[in-house]
Amino acid sequence: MQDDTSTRDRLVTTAATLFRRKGYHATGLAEILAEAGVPKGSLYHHFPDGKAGLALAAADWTAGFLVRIIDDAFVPAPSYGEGMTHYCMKLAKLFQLSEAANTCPISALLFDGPESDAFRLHANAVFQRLIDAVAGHAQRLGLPEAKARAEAETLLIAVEGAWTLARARRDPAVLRSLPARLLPTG
Amino acid sequence: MQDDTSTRDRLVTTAATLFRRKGYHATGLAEILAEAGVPKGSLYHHFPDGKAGLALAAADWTAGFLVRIIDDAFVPAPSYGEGMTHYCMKLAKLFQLSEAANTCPISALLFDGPESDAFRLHANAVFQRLIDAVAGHAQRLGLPEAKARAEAETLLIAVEGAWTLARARRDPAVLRSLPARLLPTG
Amino acid sequence: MQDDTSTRDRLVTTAATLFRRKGYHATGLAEILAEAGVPKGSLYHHFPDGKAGLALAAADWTAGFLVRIIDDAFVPAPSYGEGMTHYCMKLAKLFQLSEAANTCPISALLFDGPESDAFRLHANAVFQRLIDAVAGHAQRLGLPEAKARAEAETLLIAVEGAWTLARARRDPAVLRSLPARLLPTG
Amino acid sequence: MQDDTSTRDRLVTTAATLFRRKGYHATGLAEILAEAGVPKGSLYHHFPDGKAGLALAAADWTAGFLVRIIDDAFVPAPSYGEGMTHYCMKLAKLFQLSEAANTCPISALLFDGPESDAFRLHANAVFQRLIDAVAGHAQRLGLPEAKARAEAETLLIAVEGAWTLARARRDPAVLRSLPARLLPTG
DNA sequence: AATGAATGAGCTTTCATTCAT
DNA sequence: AATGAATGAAAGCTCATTCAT
Repeated sequence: MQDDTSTRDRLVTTAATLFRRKGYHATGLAEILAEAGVPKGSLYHHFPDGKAGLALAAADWTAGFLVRIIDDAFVPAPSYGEGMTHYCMKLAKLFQLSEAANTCPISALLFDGPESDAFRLHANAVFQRLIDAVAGHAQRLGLPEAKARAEAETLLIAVEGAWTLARARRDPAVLRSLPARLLPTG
Repeated sequence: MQDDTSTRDRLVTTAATLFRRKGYHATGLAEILAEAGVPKGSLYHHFPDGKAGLALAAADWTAGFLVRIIDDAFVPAPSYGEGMTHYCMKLAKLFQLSEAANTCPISALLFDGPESDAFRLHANAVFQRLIDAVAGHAQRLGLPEAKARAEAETLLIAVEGAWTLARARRDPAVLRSLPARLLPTG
Repeated sequence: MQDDTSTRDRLVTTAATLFRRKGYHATGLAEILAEAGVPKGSLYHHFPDGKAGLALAAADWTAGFLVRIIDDAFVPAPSYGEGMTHYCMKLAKLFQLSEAANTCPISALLFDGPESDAFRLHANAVFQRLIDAVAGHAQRLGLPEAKARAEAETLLIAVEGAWTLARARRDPAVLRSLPARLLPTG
Repeated sequence: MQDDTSTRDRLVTTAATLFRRKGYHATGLAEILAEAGVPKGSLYHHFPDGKAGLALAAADWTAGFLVRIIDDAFVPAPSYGEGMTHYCMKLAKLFQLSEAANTCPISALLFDGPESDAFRLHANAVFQRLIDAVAGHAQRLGLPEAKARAEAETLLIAVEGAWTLARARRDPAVLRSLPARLLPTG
């Protein structure tokens, strides 16, 4: 039981890491299996849909991981601006921790995947989950609902773009620069 | 002569289109060759480095294409804000024109590619080229140099992120919404 | 089980035969697979290193085959000279049996192979195995150790060279002529 | 004129070198052309039969080269034994000079080639040319004709075999050891 | 639930050669 | 005589998946 869980979990987290690092197509099933220490034939017991199913699960796992980061950043913050700043700093640290090639965990997982609507819809749902998480905190911290939703969307857009540029530059400074770009100064 | 140019050019533009639509790894050489009407063996004459070399050339071609869009948007504009707005509208149209799966032309080409420094550096150079193009117009339109560079960088970040979200939603509205998000609305 | 063995074994013996007949590079994987009745994808299960790994295994198999011939020739022989004579006659028969192009099984396998040290070292080891086998019999049949080793080495050299000339002439007589050339004819 | 000759010659010597080092199939035409500094389309003007014709020419060139070595070794020698010894020493030096992978120049060229009778017959002719060269010197130095031919053949066999073992060991000592193996000592 | 062998379509690339200029 | 582009067959290999145990 615990072993099963462990096998499935190892598969998901390993897949999430590798997909993020190299993209969906560039990551071979054999590589995931080897790194996770799972024998070849086992994958299809846990993920009957194979690679695609594993990718979807990995995306969900990553989404949960990111929501936790959002919560950790916003819960102790006295204002939306400070929460957002914490969030960007945390992402910069996360970026720095990971190895070289580094994409936004979600878009790497889902956009390089098969050209199926299932993948696109899943990506959309995950993005919305992140937006909703931020919007919730924004509202709690005093922003009116419409403004909260707009700010959360803007933040997601900015983070996605910054992650891309940070990757090209191999420099997390781009992520750290976001608050200055987004917050009205003075 | 013209035929030579034509063969190489057909290869580059076809590759640029397909890479943008499906990503580097998901696009087979056979597919590019077939669509371009170029026989299999000919590719390595024009691109001795094979797929990777073709991708780099396609990225350059796309960069030129985008710089032209930037120029078209900013040249007739009376202010940075209006230039930027034109630019986003043009990108939204471009997004709508392309078929289903749709990435920022540059990041699709370069981030899903081989995990090589050559690719990352190339992506960085292309991004910088786009930033410089926008910054030049910004300065010409009255922004001080530092501000112009900062705004150009912010715009690139925003466009990259918006493209990502637009793709997930299959909705170019995200690109059209950028000016409202970025411009201070007194 | 037996099937597994059978698949791998069929692969090895087929490869050994074809490599010997046409050389490493002139023998295509597709040809080996077709002749062995093994589907394309299966090879890399048994030989993760692909063609090179298969060639090394085929060399080992051939070495065992040759050692057996050496033993069969020397065991019943009353003297080194007669053992050697039997050995050359057996090789001549083997030569005659095989089809047209015909190399020393070992050198064909290993010298036309990749220019890697692994291959050269493997060839060296196989040659030494054959030399040792002959030297063992020589000593058993009364030759002092140093002399036994020298004779075994000379025999290997002679056999390799004779095989080459026999191939050019398409005539096993060269192999049969070896004893007369090597034995002191009072 | 001189340029043509030079082009053809460069092609032949380059091919001879590369074929000897890596074998017929492992040596690409592109590699030969590049190393010789000859443009792609030019080969078929000098060698209408392409790679095969070039290989045959390279074999002839090599044969002449070896005959010259034989003559240099035997002409000043007072006896067959000393001539042969000089010859082996010269070959050992030649072996040492060449780079790593190293086959008997003739067999490398012709046995790894296409499985055609033309190639086999050519190899046979070249071998005979070498045998005849040695036999001529042997007769001149006092051996009766039959004995001279037999000794020359034995020498060719021994040299071919020794070259093979020397290559596996990456050690020219095997070639230097030939006289002691072949000459009746005391 | 777990496994390692099997599978063949597909991959990128290299090959020797031919052709138009 | 000389050239660089064109050519497609074939190369070795990896892929995600299925199957028998």
